[in-house]
Amino acid sequence: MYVTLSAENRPVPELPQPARSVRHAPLTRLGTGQHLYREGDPVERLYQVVSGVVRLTRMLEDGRRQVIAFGYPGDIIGFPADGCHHTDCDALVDTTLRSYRRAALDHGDGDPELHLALLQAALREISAMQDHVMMLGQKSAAERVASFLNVVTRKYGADLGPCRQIELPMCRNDIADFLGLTTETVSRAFTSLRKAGVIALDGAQTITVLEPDTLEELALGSD
Amino acid sequence: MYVTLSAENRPVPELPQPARSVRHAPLTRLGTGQHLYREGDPVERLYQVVSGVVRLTRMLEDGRRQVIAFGYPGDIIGFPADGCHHTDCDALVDTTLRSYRRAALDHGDGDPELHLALLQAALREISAMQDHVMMLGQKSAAERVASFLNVVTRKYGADLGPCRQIELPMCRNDIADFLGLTTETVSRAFTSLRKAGVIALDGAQTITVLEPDTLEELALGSD
DNA sequence: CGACTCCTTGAGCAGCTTCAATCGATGTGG
DNA sequence: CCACATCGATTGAAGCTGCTCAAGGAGTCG
Repeated sequence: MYVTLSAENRPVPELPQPARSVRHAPLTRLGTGQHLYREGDPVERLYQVVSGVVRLTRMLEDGRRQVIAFGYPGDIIGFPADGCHHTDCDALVDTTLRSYRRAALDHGDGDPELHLALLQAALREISAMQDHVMMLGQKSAAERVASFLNVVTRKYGADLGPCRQIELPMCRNDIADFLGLTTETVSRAFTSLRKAGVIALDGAQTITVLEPDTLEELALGSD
Repeated sequence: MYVTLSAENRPVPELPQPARSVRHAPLTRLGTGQHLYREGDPVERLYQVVSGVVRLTRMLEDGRRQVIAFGYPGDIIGFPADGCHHTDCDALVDTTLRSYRRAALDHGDGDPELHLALLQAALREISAMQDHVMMLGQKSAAERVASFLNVVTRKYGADLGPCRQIELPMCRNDIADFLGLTTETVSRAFTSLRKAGVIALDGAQTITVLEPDTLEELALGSD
């Protein structure tokens, strides 16, 4: 998932139309917690999440971890830089992925349609990462949490009339590492939103956004 | 410039070999402060910085600004996402750029060599943005400033035997907005490095790294 | 020389983290 | 079926990092 600041400006990116050859693209299954690849691995294939959710992470030597992105259905992951992966990728829940040969990105591999779709995905990823940079560099803890919930519920949540609901597959710690915060700060922000009546919590994972517009305002940091 | 955490692992990205057709790529000149494009503009061309330095920025409604990257010679800038620019780009000093038609990225435009070079640049940019995310999400102010100086001096500085020297074209405020800090905090970090004997300052813009290895350790956050 | 801009430095404060304890849900064994 | 262990989430209290506000210094340009 690429939690962007400008999610509201763009349509939900639908699954790129499977190109003709895509029907032949093999599926990969990943159990909860299983790794798809690790930082430093050579890139042989790209993947599109079909179902489930994956987590892309990077580590520092001393153990600090950054969650770079969450991969939701439709997202393309595994772009190489200098031929190898620069994140770890593992599954938050049982996940199915469609895999493509790296050559499909590099030179089309006989399928210009797929080639273009992968290229577009890479370009969108640049923009998504820039959104993330903007968020981490400029936004407060409350704004980051609101941004995260705003995007994830709008893109992947269920429409309940005035409300939106979603089941979060990641724990507070994952959200914290995604937002550059601590678990405690994320938790406090959730509580604060709940007490303000903007969201409701049913257990820790199920979020109902009672006031989507308020949430969006908070996300944008309008005072 | 894409100040990465892992700059030391990679060779300085040389100017991609000008493909045959590149000789015909037109040059653009940009005076100090001039804009090359703005957020929302449709992308017609991509650019490679030939000389000078540009600044890529994004704004929030309330005026908060994030410097996404500094574009140094060799860097490719202007990648489209959904057909338009998602940053502003302006010149920190007089700058020359080589421009390419967007079609060269999209489908090669009759030059597969150039097509591949642009694609590789886009993929490296994803990785660079991830480095930036890691830095903003996990590193302290001192580590960020050390990372910035470490990368910029190693990639673009002059080799003075044991030392490295560089003239910074950007002001403290630009660095602050790049690192997600305030001008004051950046200034204090510079002073602290100077007092520790790691760097020397000759005026505000000229930095000499007296102890490159110490600087790198500080950048990586090894305690 | 004076005006302007940018950089530096200081003091106080706020926001987020750290450390620690409790709560709550889930699962296991008696 | 219930007691208990475990793990993640929440809450509280205290501390530190980085921000805000303010003043002074340094370099630049008319």
